[in-house]
Amino acid sequence: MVDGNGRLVPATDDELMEVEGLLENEKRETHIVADTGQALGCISNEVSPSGMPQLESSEGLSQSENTEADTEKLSAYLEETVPSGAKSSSDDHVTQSGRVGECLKPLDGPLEGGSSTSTGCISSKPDFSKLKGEICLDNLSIKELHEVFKATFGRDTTVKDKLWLKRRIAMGLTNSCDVSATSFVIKDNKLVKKDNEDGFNNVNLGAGKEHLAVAVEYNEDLLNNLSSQIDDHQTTSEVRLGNNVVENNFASEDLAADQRAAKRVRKPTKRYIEELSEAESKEYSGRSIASTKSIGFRPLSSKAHARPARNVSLEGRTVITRLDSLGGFGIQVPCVYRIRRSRPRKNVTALLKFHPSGMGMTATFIKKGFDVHGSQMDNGSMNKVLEAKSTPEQAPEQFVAESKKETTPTDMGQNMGLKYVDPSGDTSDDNVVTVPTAKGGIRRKHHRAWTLSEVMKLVEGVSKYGAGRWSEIKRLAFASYSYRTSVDLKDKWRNLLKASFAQTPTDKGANSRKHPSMLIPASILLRVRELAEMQAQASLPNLSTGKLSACGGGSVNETRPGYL
DNA sequence: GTTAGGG
DNA sequence: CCCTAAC
Repeated sequence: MVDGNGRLVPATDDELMEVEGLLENEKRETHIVADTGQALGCISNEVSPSGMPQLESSEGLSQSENTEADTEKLSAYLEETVPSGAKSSSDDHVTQSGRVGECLKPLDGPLEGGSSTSTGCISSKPDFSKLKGEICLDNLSIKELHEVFKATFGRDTTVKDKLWLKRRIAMGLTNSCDVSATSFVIKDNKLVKKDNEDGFNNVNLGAGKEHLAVAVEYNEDLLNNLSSQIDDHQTTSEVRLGNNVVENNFASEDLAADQRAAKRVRKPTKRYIEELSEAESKEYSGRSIASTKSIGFRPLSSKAHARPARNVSLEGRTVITRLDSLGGFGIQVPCVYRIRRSRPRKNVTALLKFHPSGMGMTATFIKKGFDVHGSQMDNGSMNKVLEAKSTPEQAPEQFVAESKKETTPTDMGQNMGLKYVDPSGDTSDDNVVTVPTAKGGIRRKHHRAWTLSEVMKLVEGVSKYGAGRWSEIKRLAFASYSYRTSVDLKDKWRNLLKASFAQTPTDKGANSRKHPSMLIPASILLRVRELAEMQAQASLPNLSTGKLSACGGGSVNETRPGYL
C-alpha cells in the first residue's frame, strides 16, 4: 500500500507471510521458536504536555514466562545487530520534549550521529499503554508480541516469528513499511530506527543473520523498487514468469487513489445511489465489461488499462508484484503492500459472477502463481498460507475464488477470517455486510475495526490540528488510510470522547464493558480527555479574547508545544 | 468539499 | 457506520 507520498503501508499477514515465506522458507524454522527469557521492556516515559506523567500499568502484557535459553542467540543477535549509536535523525524533530530514553544495548558501537539525548534502557514491564513513549519491541517474548500485535491490529495472530511480529507491529504502529531496521523501537508513531548498515558490518554475523539481512534488504529494496514503480507506472511492464513469480489480479481503487492523488477516482456521491442503480439494473453490462477489461488480460485498447503483473528482481531476489486494476487503471504493487479495496467501491465479486470467463482467468492465474510457489514452499509454509486464506473445509476451487476477492489485509482475524460465502452472493465481499433497510432494500455496510494504531494516529492528529479539522487530520495523519474518511475520524473521535469520559471517572466501567471491541489503552483515553478539555476551554475563552481566530489561526497547536 | 449530529 | 443538514 502506498500513500500519496509513496510511503508504504502495512499489508496483511497473509501477504507478508506469502512473500516472506518465499524468502525465508526453511529458514523460518530456525527462529520460529525464538523466545527470549529476559523480556525487558525498554519503554521510556514521556511526560505529557500537561505535566501528567503518562504512566500506567498496562492491562495486559504479561511478563514472559518462557525461558528457552536456546533461542537466546537469535534474539541476542537481533538486538545486537543494532549499533547502539547510530540512529536515524529523522525523528529528531520530535525530540524536543522528547526522546527520553532508548533501548540501548550495552554495546559500544561506533556512534555516528551523536545520540546525545539517549539514555539507558529502562528495564521494566513492557507496557503498551505508554503509547506516547517509546515502545520497544525488541525484548518482548513472542507471547508479548502477540499481545501487542492484538492490541495494535485488533486481531490475533498465529505467527511465531518474532522478527516478523516486530516488523508487523512496527509497521502497524508506524503506518509505514519502512521497518527495515533491525531494532524495533517505536516512538511517537515512528520507528526509531537505528542504523543498520553499520550494524551489519560491525556485527559478527551469526547463524540467523542471514535471513534477517535478507529481510532487511528486501524491505529496502522493496521501498526503492516501489517508488520507481510508481514513477514509471505509466510505462508498460512486461510479464515475466520466473521462479518466484506470482501473478495476482486484484481490483483496487485505493491504490489508484493513493498513488495518483490528483485523480479522484471515487466520487463523493452516496453509495446508496450506486447500490440502488446497481440493484435495479441487473445487467451490469457496462460495468462488467469494464471490469473484465480492468482485470487486465485482454489487450487493452488504452494505454493505462491493463498492466501485466511483473516481477522485479532485486539483487537476485524477486519481488512479487500484483496487478491491481481499478476503474481501468492497472497498477502494480508489491503484494506485501497491497491494500484493501476502498469502501466506496463496487464489489468485484459481484461483477465477476456475471462474467465467469473473467473469473476463470483470474482463478487460473492465481492458481498458477501458487503452484509456482508451492514448489518452493515447504508444506508448513504452504499450509500456513492456505490456512490463513481459507477455511479448512473449503474446497480448492473455493480457495482460489476466495483468494481472488478476499485479500482482506488488516482485520481478517477479527472478521472471523474468511468464511465461506456463496460465490453468487454479493455478501461475500469482505467486510461488507448487507443490512436490511427500512425501505426493504439491502445496503452494504462495511465495518472495519479501528486499530490501535489508527486510534493513536487520530489522537495525535487531533492534538496537532485540533478536533474538528478532520479533513486536515485525514490528509496529514491518515494519508495512508485511504478508507478512513474525515467523517470516520470525526465519528471515532466522538466515540473516543464518550469512552474516555465514561470510563475514567469510575474506572469500574472499564470492567463492566461487555465486549470492548478493542481495549483502548487508558493512556490514550486519558489523552483524549485531556485534549477534549483543552480544546473545550480553548474555545470558551473566546469571549475575552474577542477573536477566536487569535488562537484559531494556530489551531490547537499550542496543545502540544513543540510537538512536531 | 467539510463538519456536526442524529440514526 | 450511514445519511443529512448546514455551512
